[in-house]
Amino acid sequence: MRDNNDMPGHLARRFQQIAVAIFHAEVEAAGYDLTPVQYAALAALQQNPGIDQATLAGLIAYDRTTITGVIDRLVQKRLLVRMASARDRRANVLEMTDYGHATLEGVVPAVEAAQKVMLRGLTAEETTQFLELFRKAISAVNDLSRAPLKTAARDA
Amino acid sequence: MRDNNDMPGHLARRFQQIAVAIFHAEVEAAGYDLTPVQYAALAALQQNPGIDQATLAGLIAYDRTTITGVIDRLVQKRLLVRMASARDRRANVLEMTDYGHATLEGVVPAVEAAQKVMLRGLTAEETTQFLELFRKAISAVNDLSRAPLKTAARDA
DNA sequence: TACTGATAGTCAGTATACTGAGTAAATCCT
DNA sequence: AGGATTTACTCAGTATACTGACTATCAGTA
Repeated sequence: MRDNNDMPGHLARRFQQIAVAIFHAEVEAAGYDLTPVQYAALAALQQNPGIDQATLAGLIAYDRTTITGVIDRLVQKRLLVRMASARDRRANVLEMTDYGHATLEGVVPAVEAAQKVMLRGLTAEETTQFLELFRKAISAVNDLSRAPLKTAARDA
Repeated sequence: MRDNNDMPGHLARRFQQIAVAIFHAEVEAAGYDLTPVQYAALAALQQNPGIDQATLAGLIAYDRTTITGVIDRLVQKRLLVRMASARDRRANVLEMTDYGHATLEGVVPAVEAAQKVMLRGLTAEETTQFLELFRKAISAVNDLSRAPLKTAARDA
């Protein structure tokens, strides 16, 4: 029987688990209360203002049922607001608040620090290799999950 | 601002998410109902019979509160049983049932297939490299989560 | 032996992620 | 135009993972 340490699935789970812990520690130390998932949503929204929930979900590969809860909590923290779309009455357009922009800007150093910590075991060269292999492995299986990554469709 | 695809935390989350989906698909196709987490627990238990919950948790780096629920479900599926420890009245010794052994044996091919699928984007050489970098990165930060990996302490 | 601290397990609460189902609205297509 | 299909979102239910708190028990020590 193969050892757990030869199982990419197990290693991925373990690395992700530690990465989340590191993220929490750094962000909390910086005085913020934001999860990795909430941060990614906020960052994607800042780079793509005015998108709806489904588009945001596609940009960061979240399931549509997951994004609902994430947005609920971001709205509750007053980091963004849901607005009815003028073009599509099914859709919720998301807009960051000033507080949301300020929070995102303020938390960036902690997020950068967290990314450094989680790769502290690797040299710069290894880090480059690791991220490259990650991207390559992921792109080959992207369509196998319920929440595939999608590029932002330019507005029609 | 850095792109999500340069963030190891984000890539880890994404890869793990897809890995779980692949695992589910392969295992279900083989006629079994077992999550990745449940499989890892069962496999670790088979290689280390008669251990208690805390030891099992350490072997696969699960939190002690997480392992409780996982074991609950494995017990409910009659794959293993909880027994009072003779040496330590706080501890629950875990024993796999015959059905548990049979299930584990039967599901192995599907698990192996899943590991192959999740790395289908990488060559054999890249796969070796990827796993090596994973292990190296993880071992440098193992102690930063609430559930660090522990080697099985030989019984006193 | 009593005191202290550590350990095993559980529980309540919160946050991802998923399945599957359902509603409402938009789009496609003839 | 009108019916079929697709899409956007939500909800209920389940399974990881965590924090923090609690009980019971064990182990070390004065």
